[in-house]
Amino acid sequence: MAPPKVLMIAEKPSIALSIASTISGGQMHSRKGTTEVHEFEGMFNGFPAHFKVTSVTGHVFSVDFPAKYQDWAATDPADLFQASIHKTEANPKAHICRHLSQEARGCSHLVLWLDCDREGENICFEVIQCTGFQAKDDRRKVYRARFSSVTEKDILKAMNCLVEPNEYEALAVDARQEIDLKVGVAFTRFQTSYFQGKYGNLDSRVISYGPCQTPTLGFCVQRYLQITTFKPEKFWALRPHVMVDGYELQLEWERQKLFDLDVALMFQKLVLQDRILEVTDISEKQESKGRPPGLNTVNLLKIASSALGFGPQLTMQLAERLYIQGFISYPRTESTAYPLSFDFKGTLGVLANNPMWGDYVQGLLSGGYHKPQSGKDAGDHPPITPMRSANEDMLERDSWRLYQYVCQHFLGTVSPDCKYTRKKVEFSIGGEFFHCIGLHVIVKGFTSIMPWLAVSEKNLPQFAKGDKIEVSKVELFEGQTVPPDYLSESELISLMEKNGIGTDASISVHINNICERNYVQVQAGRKLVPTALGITLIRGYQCIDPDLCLPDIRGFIEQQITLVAKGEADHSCVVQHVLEQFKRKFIYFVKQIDNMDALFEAQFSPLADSGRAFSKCGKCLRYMKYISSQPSRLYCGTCEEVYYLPQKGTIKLYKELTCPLDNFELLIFAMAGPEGKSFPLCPLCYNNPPFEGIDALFGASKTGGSGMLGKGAGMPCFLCPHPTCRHSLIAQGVCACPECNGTLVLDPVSAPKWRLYCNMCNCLVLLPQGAHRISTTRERCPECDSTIIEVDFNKNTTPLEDGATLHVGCILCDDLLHSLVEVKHGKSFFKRAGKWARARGRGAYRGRGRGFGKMDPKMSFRDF
DNA sequence: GCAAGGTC
Repeated sequence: MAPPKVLMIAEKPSIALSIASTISGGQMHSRKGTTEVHEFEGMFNGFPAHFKVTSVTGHVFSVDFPAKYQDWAATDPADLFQASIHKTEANPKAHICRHLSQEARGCSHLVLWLDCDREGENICFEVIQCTGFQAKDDRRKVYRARFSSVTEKDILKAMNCLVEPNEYEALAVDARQEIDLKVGVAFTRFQTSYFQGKYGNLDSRVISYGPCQTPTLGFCVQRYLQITTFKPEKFWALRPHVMVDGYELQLEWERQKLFDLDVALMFQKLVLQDRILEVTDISEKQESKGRPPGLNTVNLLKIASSALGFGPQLTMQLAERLYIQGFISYPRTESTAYPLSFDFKGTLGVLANNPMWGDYVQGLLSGGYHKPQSGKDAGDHPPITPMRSANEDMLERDSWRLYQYVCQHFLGTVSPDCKYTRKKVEFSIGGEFFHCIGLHVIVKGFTSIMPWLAVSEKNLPQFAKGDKIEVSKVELFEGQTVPPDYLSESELISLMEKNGIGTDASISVHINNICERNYVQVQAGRKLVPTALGITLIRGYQCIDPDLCLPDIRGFIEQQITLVAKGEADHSCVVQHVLEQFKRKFIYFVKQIDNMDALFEAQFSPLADSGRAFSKCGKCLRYMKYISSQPSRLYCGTCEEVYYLPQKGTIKLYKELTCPLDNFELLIFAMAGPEGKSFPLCPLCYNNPPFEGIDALFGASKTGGSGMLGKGAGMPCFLCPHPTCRHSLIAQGVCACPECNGTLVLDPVSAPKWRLYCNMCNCLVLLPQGAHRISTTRERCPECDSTIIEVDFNKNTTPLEDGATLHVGCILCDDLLHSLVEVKHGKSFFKRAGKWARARGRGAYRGRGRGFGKMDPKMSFRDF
């Protein structure tokens, strides 16, 4: 009988590999799959077994609302709190679920090696669901491996005491997901719709709210408000100077500073009257500056931002790459404590021959390296350390700088502490006390590898107790208190960590979010300066319901779901309770939105006052205004109508042409990029397609259940089946796209680089270049039914005989034209002529059955 | 177009 099969699943491929190598002792076969699968024979529960180890890539599923709630216009955000939710595959293209189900076939044991935190516990149950195992089934058993690090010792220990997955912890994550989704989406949709419909110069596509991102923004705005409300105060400080051994030394006052000039002047007078300083005491003590604990993600992000000038997003990208390339260990960890079994000697050995630190490492290896500080053990991954030696030439500049820091930090953790003496000399004069401090480094320790942390030497002249010295001058320093600076990114990361906002893996995402949403801007020195929008939002929450932007809001959610994780409260009761509270807050927020709106009114301009007169409305024949801030749109002040435009491109008037259906002036939209297609559109038709049966609108990734248009999606003229308009698909369509079901249409403003583009995909066909004019005719090719085009060649470059310039023909069947066209994008256009021919029969829209449907399958680019 | 959490 074949041995039983054991399937083991890790959270990511690298851990699957470590586990498989450890348990198999390196004797395994690995094969590619959605994620790699490692197979080997071994012993399981005392019996021989066949092992398969593979992994997921984080969460398999994520939660969302069903289709009927996807339509913003048709859903009242308040209803989202009671809406059903469903889990969908987090990354449908990866087919992780299918992979797991396939690998599980024929396996009688499932061992879950997901990371040992709540999220990992939740993924356990996602995996169980995909594999078809049951959490409690005696014949096909499910086990949970609990490991505190990915080391041989811990893996083997976990393997020997397998437990059950913890459903409470998994349910706590389910609860968080549902609460975050419902609260975030409800507030986001409401405030986006409310403010975007009202103000023209709001430069944000979406005005989002979230229990992590909003408090994050709150920190930045709080600092901003401290700065703007700061009232500087003058202060004065006495600074006596003495000349000793030819050096001038400035002394510090015990009172530091005074905010009353008269009192300060009085003290100055007393000191000046005395003139003689007496040394009252000299003390010296040894102090030390401790070596750092191991490097975790948050500290890496902070240092990278403050010392290297890298944003968290960039830092994580660089770290991820260094990790994939094997230069550093896994970069997402909370732990600053090294596991007991950590191989310091091995890691030092990695750097022993490094040209940059080799000598230092040799010193540590021979002189005895130090055991690092204890630090925090979060039970996830060891601190970030170098794994492979690199030099400057092997890495890109930024990667190298980050790698360099990881190495220096690691070496710092196993170096001696820095030791120095602090000498304090105290003086009295006129009844006032002053002092000076000297510093002398005895052991540089870790600061020699992390020189920016070095203690700077401060030498003092020789003094003896009882010395009497004449003051050379008594300065009355006048200063002013200054406001704090804008919040630095590094400070923000500390605040987030302290308040439990986000996790090591998501902190960078939240910071990036508030930048992308245009709530804050990163300025020189990575200072975060809130924008008018960011400030107005936070001030709005502060006056309606300050809880909404305080960090405690995350704490509240965390505390509630922790009850679920501990099994002290029922999952659905907690979710219901928390959602009820938030719904109450939501209803109140909606009711009080006028208060926030008053702040917006002071800051932004109403739609009617925004934008510039642009093109004529077909209904009232007055000019509509173009609002360029995202989402770009036209606003007719008379009709009070908004017409969304395609996004991410430029818009111009199209001569003074109008739409024959509704008299709106036509516009030309050019997509961004040198090869972006340009096309005409009518603002009204674009937003309200006049014809049925157009199933794929331009720019519509998701149109939602009700078929309502998303902002910016619609019907340009190249999708319009109008039978006689010069700009419609019928008039401008030339032939079927070789790549998809679409139709190639003439780009009307592409002169002199004339071209056709597909109205569905990004296929591009270059027409004879440099022609004066190329236009479609009403004629069809008798052979292939393509639209006959008319080309007016330039008289200097015409390929026609006798200098003739006008040529009429089919781009597929006319030899001359055919030789002058070229496919720019898409797969081979010519060799797959059969596909071209087939595609022509299935145009997205076939005008009146005229041509696009009846096609001789033999017709093709014959001569190619 | 929306949250936050994994990871790629």
